[in-house]
Amino acid sequence: MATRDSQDDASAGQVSDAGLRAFLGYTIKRTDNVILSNIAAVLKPLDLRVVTFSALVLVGDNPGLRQSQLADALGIERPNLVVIVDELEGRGLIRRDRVPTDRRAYALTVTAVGKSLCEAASAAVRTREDALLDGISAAERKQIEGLMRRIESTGGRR
Amino acid sequence: MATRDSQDDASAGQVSDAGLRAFLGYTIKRTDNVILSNIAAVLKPLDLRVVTFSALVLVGDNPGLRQSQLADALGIERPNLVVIVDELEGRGLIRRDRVPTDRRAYALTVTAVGKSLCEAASAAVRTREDALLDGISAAERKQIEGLMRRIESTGGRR
DNA sequence: TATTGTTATACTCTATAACTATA
DNA sequence: TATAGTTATAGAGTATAACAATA
Repeated sequence: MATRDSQDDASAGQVSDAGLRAFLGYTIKRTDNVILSNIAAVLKPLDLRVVTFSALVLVGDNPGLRQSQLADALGIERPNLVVIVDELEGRGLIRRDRVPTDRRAYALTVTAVGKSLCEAASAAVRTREDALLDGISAAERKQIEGLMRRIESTGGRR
Repeated sequence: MATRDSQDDASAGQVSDAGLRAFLGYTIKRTDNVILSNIAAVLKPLDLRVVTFSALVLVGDNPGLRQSQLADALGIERPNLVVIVDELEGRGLIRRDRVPTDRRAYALTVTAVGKSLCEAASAAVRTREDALLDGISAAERKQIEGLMRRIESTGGRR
């Protein structure tokens, strides 16, 4: 006999998520939440959010990128990107330059200030990720990446 | 010499996300998005969202669960859970019963209708996940789960 | 005094239609 | 006619404060 009255309920004690753990998506989502909130916490002191940081990295890696391409890469709608680019430009982190061959479009580039902030942010994120991955070998990490990318490509269009 | 004028930009051609791929969180987030949108698509015909499905599974596994415990398990705030429970109760999928020993609280349970819908939904989600994991062995899947849970527990409180 | 569920509300994110200026 | 960026706006999702009933 248990000490507490053995009702078959969860009114006291731990809540079981065993049923949800049967779905891999649940475990992946929980892990994703943990990683994202950690990254967000690391970026906050630099006045960056996950989106603005991602935008900075993408523009840095793709100089001359247009806003519609950036929106597409970030997986957000064009209208919603405008305020993000406004913010980054207003802080002097990126530049909007008119494209001579197509005066409708803007070519986005990272400024020197933006580049150094991006590098500092990247280092901070890398450090935090390494801490989260403590005890996980480089080989295991490679394996996660490979498996994730296989699932992603199987899932097709989203 | 390339055929197109070789500007060092991305105004034409593919956008590189190599810089973001350096962060494991990016790859995991993309995979998570794919899985979640696939699950959402599978649940839609059953008039379930990911939250309502998760709530159904949790209440089913923890009969007598209270709303505050459910909100906690789902990672949402108590006020936001109210409309979810309203919806599930309104559709006759769960029941709210007063707890005799604490008349402030409700004991949540899944009805017979809710149980059969939950089982159908679970089967559909499982089938879709299996399709996404096509080509990934049971051992690899176990490995993903183990590694994810290690990362999750290292990340601590969120 | 503290807690359960609730209401009201605000803030962020996301999604769509429609405008402008160019092409 | 179509496209790039923009504006306005509406809808989710999420967060906090405060209330009534109960402990």
